Amino acid sequence: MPPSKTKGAATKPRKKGDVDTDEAIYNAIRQAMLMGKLPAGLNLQEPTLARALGVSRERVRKALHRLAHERWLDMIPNRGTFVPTPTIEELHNIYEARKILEVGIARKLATRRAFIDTERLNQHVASEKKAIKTDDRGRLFRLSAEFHFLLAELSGNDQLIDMLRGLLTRSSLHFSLFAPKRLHNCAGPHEHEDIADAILEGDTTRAAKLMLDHLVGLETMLSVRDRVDNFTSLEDVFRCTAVGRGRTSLATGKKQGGRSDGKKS
Amino acid sequence: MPPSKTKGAATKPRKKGDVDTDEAIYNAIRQAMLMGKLPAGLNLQEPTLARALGVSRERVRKALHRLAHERWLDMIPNRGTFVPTPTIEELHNIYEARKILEVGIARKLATRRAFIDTERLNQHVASEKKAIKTDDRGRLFRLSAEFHFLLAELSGNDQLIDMLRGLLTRSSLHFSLFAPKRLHNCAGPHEHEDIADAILEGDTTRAAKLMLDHLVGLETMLSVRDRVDNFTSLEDVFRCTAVGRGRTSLATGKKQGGRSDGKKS
DNA sequence: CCAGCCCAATATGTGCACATTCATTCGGTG
DNA sequence: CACCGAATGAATGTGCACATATTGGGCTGG
Repeated sequence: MPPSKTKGAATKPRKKGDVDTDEAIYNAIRQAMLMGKLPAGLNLQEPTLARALGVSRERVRKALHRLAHERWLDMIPNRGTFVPTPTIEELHNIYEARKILEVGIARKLATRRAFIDTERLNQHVASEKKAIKTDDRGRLFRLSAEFHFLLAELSGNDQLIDMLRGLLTRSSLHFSLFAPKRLHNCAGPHEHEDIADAILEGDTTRAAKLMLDHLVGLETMLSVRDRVDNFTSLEDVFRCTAVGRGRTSLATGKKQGGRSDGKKS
Repeated sequence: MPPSKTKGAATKPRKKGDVDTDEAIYNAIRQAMLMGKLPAGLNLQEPTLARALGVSRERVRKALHRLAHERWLDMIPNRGTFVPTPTIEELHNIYEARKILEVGIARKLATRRAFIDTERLNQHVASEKKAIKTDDRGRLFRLSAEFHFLLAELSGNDQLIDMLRGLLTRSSLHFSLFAPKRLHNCAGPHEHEDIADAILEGDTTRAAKLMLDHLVGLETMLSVRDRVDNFTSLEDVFRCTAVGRGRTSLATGKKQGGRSDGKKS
């Protein structure tokens, strides 16, 4: 028999329930993209990623396929998996879809305001106001993104939630790519509060208009692009987000650091 | 060496480009669901499906994972993959999302009617009218479904196209499950034509209203449910849709025919 | 007779090794 | 000197075999 036996030897901290490992790999790559760590056009090679993350190639392969299916990556058969290049046109498409979807959600919530979780909405708005007052940029950034998702959740419609989630994550990618530095306070300070008020008052028309204006403002802000890529190597990117065993890598100095095969546009 | 060599022996009609095989498996299962062949709650076991389709288990596995990710199937880790049970609530959620999305698309098209492919829209409407006149039910059914997708395509927005595609396929599942027999002529005869006319005339308000009424009519029609399942076995379902080699199966009389492991609700 | 436990059979999950395909490079020729 | 073709290398795709978890049935004790 070959030198297999696999776990009989050692290194098996958890013996069951490895489903979270797949999620960890998936999230690691996704977070790296949201952070802007991966330059556009980079070829994500399975063996390299596997070494960087300290997991087997099949796990990486599965995560890559999943990400490609969700349009996060461009996968070409027998060629490789590439980080897509977000275009201004895609940004406008995303925001056009967001306008349709979120204005519709706002209208629905305002119409059926008696059935929504008012407390949760008020609580979120209060959190945002507090974050604005204390000037907590990081928290406000996260809360601002969650506000839009919260409205979808309040609708109670799984279809709407799923669609808007995809749109918002893609939108976040554009956010991190195009306007990473000079985000003043993520659009107007109290636009979210005004939208929430209109919804709670049942003012359908005003809620729709406020939401539309809010999205137009975001779209305009993101139309100016300034991009910086501080990419070095996949090992560096996933150094802190190691998924595999304790040891981060078995051959860090494998000469792969400086040069990375990506088609710089 | 083992009896491998795989293709050296024989049975390898195509030596390259097996990417279509995955699509074939994926479509086979999806079509079986759309046809209403698979009863709700059925456990789709990988080895059984692999034998029924005449392909390897890994291919089936990949297709199953993809379908599960698209919400077509419910996959429970270490348990199996199950055919979901469509609920009336899900139907209402789907149509609520369709109302928001498709009304928005109709408004957009009517607003920017100068930039859309007018010829293509007119051609489709003409095809539908012809199908109605000749009473070609099958063709009309397909054209009716394609009409809604065509409007998304005319918008030229990939985001909208993707979202609506998911919604329409799910909607088709409800269609085949709930109202398979007595579909008169797929809602009003010329509702699609009226919508197209309103769009081409640039009458935004009227296009939106007609689309909304159309969807409400569909939703109402699908709310009455009558379901029949003529399910026998996976081998029978995928007998004609064989994907693998020429021989449909290597052990058809494997006693597995009559009994099928599915939890009849 | 029923309930709880143990065991075997089966299905799923995963690592591994091989086949295949694509890109790059080197050598030859016009 | 430039261009074309074949060989080589690596990366992707896939089948296979093993490890693991769950389910069902049978057995034994109360």
